[in-house]
Amino acid sequence: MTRAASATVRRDSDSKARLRLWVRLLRATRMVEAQTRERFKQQFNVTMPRFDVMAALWRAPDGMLMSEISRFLLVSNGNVTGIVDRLVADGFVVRAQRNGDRRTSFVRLTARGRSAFAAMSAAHEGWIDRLLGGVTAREAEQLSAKLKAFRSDWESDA
Amino acid sequence: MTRAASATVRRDSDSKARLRLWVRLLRATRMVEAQTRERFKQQFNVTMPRFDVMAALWRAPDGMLMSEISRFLLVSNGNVTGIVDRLVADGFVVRAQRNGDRRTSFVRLTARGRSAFAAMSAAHEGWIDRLLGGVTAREAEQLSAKLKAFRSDWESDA
DNA sequence: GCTTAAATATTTAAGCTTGAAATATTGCCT
DNA sequence: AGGCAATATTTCAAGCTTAAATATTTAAGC
Repeated sequence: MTRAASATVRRDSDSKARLRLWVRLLRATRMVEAQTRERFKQQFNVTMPRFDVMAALWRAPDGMLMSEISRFLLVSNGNVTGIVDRLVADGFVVRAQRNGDRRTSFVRLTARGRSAFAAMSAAHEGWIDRLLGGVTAREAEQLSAKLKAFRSDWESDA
Repeated sequence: MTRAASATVRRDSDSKARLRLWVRLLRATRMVEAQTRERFKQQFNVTMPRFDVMAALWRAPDGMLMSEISRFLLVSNGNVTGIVDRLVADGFVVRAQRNGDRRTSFVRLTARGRSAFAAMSAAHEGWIDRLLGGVTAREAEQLSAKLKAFRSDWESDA
């Protein structure tokens, strides 16, 4: 139980407040996810994981390694393999070799993938704007800043 | 395009701020989920969905209908069927009849399920307390309140 | 050059998730 | 009673997800 001796004093009520926050965070996230998943399916016949991969590739015109995609999206390597397989079948991305290294496979959007993503992305931004409409732009910026700092604490903690 | 005529004026920069907030919210949620999933697996050999169902049942000593569980957790009916099947196999919950209505099936925790959940739940609260340690209790309460109001906006919008 | 270790990607098994279709039961209406 | 809509759950196919195991290739040490 050496862990109980933390740098900061932890009160039980604090713990409860954080737990309540986490529960609300999770519920809010799931509601937005459910809404966007449904719209993606209905309007573009695409899943969120495929959109996420396309969004990552959009930012990297020269392409990304499979491992770069999984690191960026916080999902496992094996996961990305399947999603990219389906995106290839859709004609939205291609795999290519690079650097003469035959382990790696560079993935990038096709022309069709780029134009499809542009349309989806615009629609997506509109959905989020309406779904988070209860939050003012100013609040959104404050919350973003707070969430950005979220990670640092336990990055080192193993 | 009748939807474009909204009650409030929407600026493009606001939309970007909300989108950024959403991306950060999703990333933060996924990081906490990944951390807790791993700990649940390592320390209790349980998955998060199973923990979630047990948490719902913990609040309802008399049991819940399958449909009540799925509504509460925001997941589909068919999903709950499989999770409860596995919890039954684990010996953590039981199904029973009720009201003489043979369509419904009431699910409740077993004694073993209750004691297992008590241990998991305490550990879980500690993990969250540390993972969200960068947020003060006061901030946590403010954010919770903000997120609570989240839903109402688009509940009616279909 | 040979051996070992590291890096990269895929495969596999188990489980989660959805939406739609199928099944079973109840209660209402005539 | 018979028919039929409403309710509750399960089944199913497709896809997502992880962790672990397996290749495959590259780089490093000697």
